[in-house]
Order: sequence, then C-alpha cells, then structure tokens
Amino acid sequence: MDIFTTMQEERGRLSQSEIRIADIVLNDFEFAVNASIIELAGKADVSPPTVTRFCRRLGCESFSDFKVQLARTAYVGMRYLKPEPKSIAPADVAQDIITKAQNALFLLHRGLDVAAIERAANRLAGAEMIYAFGSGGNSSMIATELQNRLFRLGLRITASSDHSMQLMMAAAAKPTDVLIGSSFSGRNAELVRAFALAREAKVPTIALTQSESPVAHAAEITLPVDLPEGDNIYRPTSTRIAYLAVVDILASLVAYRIQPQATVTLRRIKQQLVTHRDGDDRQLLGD
Amino acid sequence: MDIFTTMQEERGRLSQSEIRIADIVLNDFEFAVNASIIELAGKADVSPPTVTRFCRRLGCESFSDFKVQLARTAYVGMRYLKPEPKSIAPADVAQDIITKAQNALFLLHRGLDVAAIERAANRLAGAEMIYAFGSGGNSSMIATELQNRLFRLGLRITASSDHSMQLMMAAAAKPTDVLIGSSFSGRNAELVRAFALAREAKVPTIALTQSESPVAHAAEITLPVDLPEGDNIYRPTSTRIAYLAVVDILASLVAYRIQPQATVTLRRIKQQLVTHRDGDDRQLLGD
DNA sequence: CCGCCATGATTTAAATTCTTTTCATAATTT
DNA sequence: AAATTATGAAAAGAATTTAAATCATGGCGG
Repeated sequence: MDIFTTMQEERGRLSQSEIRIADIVLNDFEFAVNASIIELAGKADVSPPTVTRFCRRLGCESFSDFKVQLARTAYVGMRYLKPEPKSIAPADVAQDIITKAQNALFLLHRGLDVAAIERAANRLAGAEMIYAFGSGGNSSMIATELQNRLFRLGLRITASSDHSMQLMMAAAAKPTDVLIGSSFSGRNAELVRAFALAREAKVPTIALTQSESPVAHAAEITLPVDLPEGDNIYRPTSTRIAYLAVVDILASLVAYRIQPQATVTLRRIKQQLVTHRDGDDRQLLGD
Repeated sequence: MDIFTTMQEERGRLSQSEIRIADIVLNDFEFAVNASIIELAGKADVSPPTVTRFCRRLGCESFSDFKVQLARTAYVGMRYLKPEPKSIAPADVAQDIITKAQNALFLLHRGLDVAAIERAANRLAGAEMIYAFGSGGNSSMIATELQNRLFRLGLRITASSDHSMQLMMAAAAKPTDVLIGSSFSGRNAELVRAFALAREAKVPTIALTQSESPVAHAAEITLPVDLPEGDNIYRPTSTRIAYLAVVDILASLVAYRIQPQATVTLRRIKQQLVTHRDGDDRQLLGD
C-alpha cells in the first residue's frame, strides 16, 4: 500500500507529536520530500528521534526510506491539481492532461473494490447472455468497449445506448443472463429503471458508476469509480480513462476465469497475429 | 524535465566511471533508490565522491536530492514491466493494468511531439469539414471520440470506420477540409490509400500512429504514439489510453484556438449543467 | 482523594553511519 | 611536457540512529 493511505489510516493510532509530523507531511510534502530529518523535526516541534520512530511506525526502514516512499507516491496521487493548465501553451496543456489521467488511474486504484470486481467477473464469465448498457458519449463508449472485449472471449453480448431498447432488453432478460450498465454521473434515470426491471426478473445486475448514487443503489453489484468532482466536471476524459481501466480489469479477469490456461494460449495466438500483421489477420488484433 | 531523460541525454558527455553509475541506476533503480552512496559507489566500482559529482552534473543538489528525483519518476516510467501480472489474483491483475496504463501515459508524454500537435490543432481549428477515420475496435473508437469531442466545439466533423466510405470521402474532400486518421499498427493499407487520395487533392492530412510506419509516411502531419511493443501486443488498452490522451490534448488545444476566452466560458457553462444535472440537460454533459 | 508506581512518550546525548569537501595522484589531452 | 580533467584517499562535517534518561500520564492501592 502507498504511504499516504497508511498515514491516513494510522492517524488515529498516532501520538500527539506524530500527528503533528503527519499533518506537516500531508500538507506540504514538497517540503517534506526535500527536508532533512532535523528540518522536519524543527517544523513539527519534535526531536529527530521522534521522526524516526514515526517513520518506523509507518512501516519504513528509516527516515530516508520514508522519503523515498513519499517521493514515489507524490509523483501522482496527492499532487495538487489545478482545475486548469498553467497556460494554454501546448506543452502545458499536454502536461496537464497527462497528469490528470495518471492521477485518475491512481485514485481509481486506491478506491477499487477488488472483491466486487471479482464477483462481477464471475457473474459475467458464467452468463448465457450479457447486456451492456450506457448512454451519452462516455458511457456508451464503455458499453461498446465491454462488447468489444467480451465477445472475443466467446461470450454472447450486445451493447445498447438506446434507452427504449435498454428497457425492452431488460424486460426480456433471463436469470441466467447478466445486465451490466455504466453511468458516469450515477443519475441516469432510465438505466435505474432498466436495472429495476431486471432485478424483478432476478437477472443479475452490475453497475459501473459513482458509489452511493441512484444507479449504484439500483444494481446488485456496484463497481464504484469515485473520482474528485473536479475531474468529472471540467474534463470527462480522465474519468473515462478510469472507467476503461475498470473494463480492462474486468475483461482480463473474465478471460482468466473462462480459460485457466489462457495466459499461454493467448500469447501464442497473438504472437501469430503479430507475425502475420501484414496479412489479413490484422482486424482480429484490432487496429 | 525528469531525471531519466536528463541521464540519457547527458550520457554522451559523461566520463567512464559516470557512465557505469548511470547504467547501474538505469538498469536497477529499485536498488539505486534504496542504496546508500557507498553501496552504489561500490557496485559501480567508483568512489563515493564520484557519485556525488555525478549527481551534481545531472543538476541535483546532492546525492539524496538525486534519490528523491529518482523515486519521483520511478513510480511510473522506467519501471520494469512484466508482460503478465504477478498472479491472476484480482488485486494483481488490477495493479498490473493500472501500472501499465500509467506507464503508457508517461511514455507518451516523453515522446510527444508538441509542435506537431500544435500544427494539427491549428489545422483542425481552421477546417471547414473534418473527416475522422479509423478501423478495428481500437482506432474506430478514436475516430468516434474525435467526432465526440470536436462537434461540441461547433466544428463540422464525421467519423467513419468503413474502408469504402473512407475512400469515397477522401476523394470528395476539399483543400479547405482536413482528414485525420488513426492506426495503432501503422499498417492499415486502406487508410494509407485514403491519405494518398487526399494529398493528391491537396487536402491536409493528420495521422495518429506509430512513427516511421506506412501510415505515418502517408500523412502530412504525424502525431507519433510510440510505445514499447509489449504494451501493444498483449493488451491494447494501455495503448488506447495513450491515444485517447492525444485526442484529449488535441481537442483541448482546438478549443483554446477557437475561443480564446474559452476557459471562463466553458467553466460557467459546465457549472450550469452540473447544477441542473437532474434535469434534461444531462446528455450534454455526456454521461 | 492522594500519592506512588508503571507505562509509554519524548528528549538529550553519544555513537555511528553516511555524505561531502579537500587535496593529492593518475590519466588524458593538447 | 604542460595543462587539464578525472579519480580516489582521507578527513571533516552532517545527518541519522541507538541508547539511556527524563518527563508526563493514568491506574491502583492506601
């Protein structure tokens, strides 16, 4: 686990002085990362050994180890993210977008409910038919992506971004099928209705959405993607990258479920495709 | 700039001993990040002062500063990536996918041709009509995404994943239009043909693809996305995330070109949409 | 309710380890 | 061969850690 999470989790169990140290580090790690143990101790009004003990308690070998851990995580993650790039110069815009995307992935990983993903993967792997729903530019892309990834594994799946179709399909689904839906906002009322219909008919339902949202409550299994609002509002792409990563994880897990020896087999198949890349097999790889 | 790039750029100007140090750091920074100056010096068969001098030459204050810089960048970036996850346990698969995605973004940023992106953005901003082409699950998604992002800015754009349509559209395009195409492999022969047709008619062409590939050579402006093969073959998603980031950068730059005061305006518009999220405006945000 | 003891937190001081500077020597270039 | 550069040894100087001592806090018996 990363040092920031540890620090926040342990905070309750720390002593007065240690809490002071933790707060300084959390508030200003640009300082913390560059400071010596004496400087840090001075700023926290404690003695150097207290700082060392603090580091040990957090599972680090030593103070310098702590700094390395800190620097490692600070690259992305807790970095302060401005809502807008520094300037509209191409280099700044690029940096801004890349950093935000990396950050979204970092935060996603942090809040990932691995157990839920596993349950979802098991459901998908055993489904007779899968319905993937999502609307609006973003979620419809996720639905398409699910179809794109899962049909290759030999699963039966259809994606739809059409609300009316979604409702009809949900009504037609059977308990041996699975309905999986995506909503970035978590407030897609039609998707909620489709989930409700499906659950009445005992069809397993999976939602990719914000936790504690209407869509999340409507589904049986929720795969929560909770990113700070800033990311959502001003630039949907970094959020979408997080969703894509979830789909990727899900699809990979399903692949492993379906064919236990998939690792070797898949590699051989793909190696073949690459060798013949100039031939007609190209599409299978997916350009 | 990050310390790895600096190290590679400076490599030619370094002395024998310093090159040995650099190579050890580049090959095994898990070691380098945790080692003391004495350990590192020992492994490189040099004296500690040489290591200090090496760090200074790379623009660091001191050895510890060097280690911090290193840890900062090593979180993603040069990290050694196994082609397969450690195990097929959900947590390992998730970690593997997230790390690879972050890595792809890091490498993309590294190799990004900002000037080319800027030229492309200028072309797109001034186009009377834009044709976005891409085939196969991945590139067709990129084309759709381009349409999704650019139509919101008031640009006229159509996306197509149909080879025949692409050829006809390329033939019909005018010099005031722009053709933009994506190919992950860089070997999409039909796309090359479309580019050739367009260039005959003096239509500006932009390619999102591997540099030095047939598609790259066929276009006037190439936005290179060069990721190590491993990423491409076994899991297309991390590569796609890199492509999506390029689209995002491109679209943002175009937005700034079209409306200089876009920053403030866009924010206001979106704030409005968020306030009314429960109403019917939802689709505009793109769920 | 008070005071003593025990526990744990914290600091001071000492020792150790690590890093850097200085200076001398070797290698290389001009 | 002289000058320049690179390197290492030794020493000086920091920084870090360990160990011992002090302080505070809370519990428990009188």
